[in-house]
Amino acid sequence: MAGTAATVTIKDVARLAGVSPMTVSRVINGGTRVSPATRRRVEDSISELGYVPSRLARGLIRQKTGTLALIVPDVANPFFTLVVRGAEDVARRAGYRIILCDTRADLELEREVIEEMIAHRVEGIAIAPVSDQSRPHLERLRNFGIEFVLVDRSVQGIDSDVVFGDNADGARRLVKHLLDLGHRRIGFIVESDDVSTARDRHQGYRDALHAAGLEVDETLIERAPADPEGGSTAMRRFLEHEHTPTAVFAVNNLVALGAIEAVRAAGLDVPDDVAFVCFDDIEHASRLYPFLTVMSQPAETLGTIGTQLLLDRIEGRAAGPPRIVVLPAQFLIRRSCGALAA
Amino acid sequence: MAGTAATVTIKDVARLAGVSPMTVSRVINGGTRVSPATRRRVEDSISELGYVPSRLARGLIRQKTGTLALIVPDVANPFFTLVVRGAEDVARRAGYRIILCDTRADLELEREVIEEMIAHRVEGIAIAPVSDQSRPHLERLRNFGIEFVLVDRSVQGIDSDVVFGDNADGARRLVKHLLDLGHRRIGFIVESDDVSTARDRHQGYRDALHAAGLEVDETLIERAPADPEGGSTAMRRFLEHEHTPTAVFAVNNLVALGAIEAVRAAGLDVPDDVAFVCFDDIEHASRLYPFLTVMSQPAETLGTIGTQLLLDRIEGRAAGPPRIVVLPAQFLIRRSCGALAA
DNA sequence: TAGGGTTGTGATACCGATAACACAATTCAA
DNA sequence: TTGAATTGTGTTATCGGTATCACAACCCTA
Repeated sequence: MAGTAATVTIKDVARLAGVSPMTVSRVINGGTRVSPATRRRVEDSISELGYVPSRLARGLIRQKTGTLALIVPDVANPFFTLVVRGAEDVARRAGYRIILCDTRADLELEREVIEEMIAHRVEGIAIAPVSDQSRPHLERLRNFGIEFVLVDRSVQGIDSDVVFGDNADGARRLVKHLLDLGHRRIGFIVESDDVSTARDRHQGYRDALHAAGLEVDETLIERAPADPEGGSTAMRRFLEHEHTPTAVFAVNNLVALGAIEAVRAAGLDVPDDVAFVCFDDIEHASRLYPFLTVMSQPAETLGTIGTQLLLDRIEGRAAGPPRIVVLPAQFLIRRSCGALAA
Repeated sequence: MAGTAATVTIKDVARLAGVSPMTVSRVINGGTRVSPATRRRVEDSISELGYVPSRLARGLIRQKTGTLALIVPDVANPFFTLVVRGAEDVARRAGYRIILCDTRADLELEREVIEEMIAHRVEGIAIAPVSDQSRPHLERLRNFGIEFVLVDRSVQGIDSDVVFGDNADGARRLVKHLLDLGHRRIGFIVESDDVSTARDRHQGYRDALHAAGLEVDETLIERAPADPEGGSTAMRRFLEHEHTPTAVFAVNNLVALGAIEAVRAAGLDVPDDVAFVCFDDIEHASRLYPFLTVMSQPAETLGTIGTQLLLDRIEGRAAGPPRIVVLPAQFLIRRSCGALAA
């Protein structure tokens, strides 16, 4: 445990123990035949020098780095935060480390971090892709022979393991709920259709209206970035509408937050003037103030299952066709939709 | 861009371009003299093969991996989530990748992940340590010559770069605020004193009471894990007290959430029956429902500054004595303390 | 007791890149 | 025009480990 300047290598251990580096390697990796006496001498030398084998060197010959990448559009989004936690946990238990990358929902940044992860020779990548336009990035991974699994979002034209929530069905249920409460002008704030979750929720929205025998009014669909500012901006446009919607389905919780702020800023009330439903719960906020009616997705489970699918591929437990896992969401009715008394 | 099974190496590129691997290396790394014609031929070969140099191999000879570690007690804690985002951003801009580790506030797990990071030969570690008992882990890093910076929490006996919030002062202000509102029985829910933030806030609590000429009533200090369950449990104990506190200072927001739940579960009201203040805002929750009176720390800035301090050391821009950065907190008065009308 | 098998260990090559040196070809100054 | 400096490129060794083969010492069986 002496404080050494230069890093201790396998040779230093070998020298101290009076054996060859190969023997030290055998002790480290266990299994192979080493005499008990030698083994103890080597182990003593290892702890005396505080030796830790380099994963770089080992990774180089074994062609395995023990590292995965997790790529998400926004680590601070409470939904992805849970995905991260789930992924980190499963990876660690399986003896892998996770390199975390935040693309800020930026395609170019996504391209860059994927190149970085290739350079790092990660063994696999769990990714919540920016959009369908992420396709070339994923094809690059495929060319490189790096396993990946899509988490939360699929990508058109990419056939791979994927785990996501049942977005279309969830959206249908949310909108049906609003319809059942008597709403007929239901606004929808959503990002671009080239994000699969947005596309599927959009489809669910239309399906629910059609099932109720209603036409879809395209002026009630606002496109905006999936963050509070986007929600706020979109809601303000709704409020300028001649027929303001009486209820709004926000594509996710952050959009809903921004939109609700805009409603309140206009001196109106939620849910009395405008009712709200959205996807994804906000873990801590709901604890303090269970207000938002949400379709709660099992975010942490998306992370754990995604990582498991990935590890199955990497470790050869799963060959063959892609596996698609769809997780049901949980419908939490609270005050924002107006179904409950205040 | 052909889809190759085995990974493309520098030799493949060299062969295709009709040069030696060394020349390819020179092209990749720029700077050194290579004839324009050769350079183009090599560049063409690189893109034709889709070659990406291995950071493993490069890291091995250069003794630099381009990787940092970020170790936090809980990634899903909204405070640390922001720290993560700040750190990730600074690291990426500086050309480094971040390996994220979650210790779940478990010392043994912390020891393990630190060993892992040593094995990975990360160039530096930004860590929010579990407690003062993390000291041996940090000494191990020091022996190994791996730079580290403490984020959010200091560790007794460890002299290193560190960035944290002004906990004692923040606590004083919070408690003084409650005192000014007329409260005299102010409960304090806090984790163990061997976490520096807890210790400092504890000190601030005592200071504020003394400054007001009050004795500290030890029965008003409850020790509990710093999470909602801990807060809830501690609050229930307070409620069984013969003299229930009229106000509570919770060591952080998660503790406050749990405690408030317990108050409400007992059929009491916040702030009318029990007023609340705590450290750390909850970004999204406060947007929807600005209820908690908090001492808001600049969490993302802790992440960015911490990472900058670390990079300064790694890249030799800072030698000499440890730098200690203390960031002021922002006092946000909202409803939970009872100072504002409902 | 000779031949084949086992056991414990070392020697050598190599993973994929680069540092350091070598050297032929070219350019330049005197 | 000739020796010195420069330029462009290759060779070799090396980073820190491990796969592979080699081999001496010992064991056993017939």
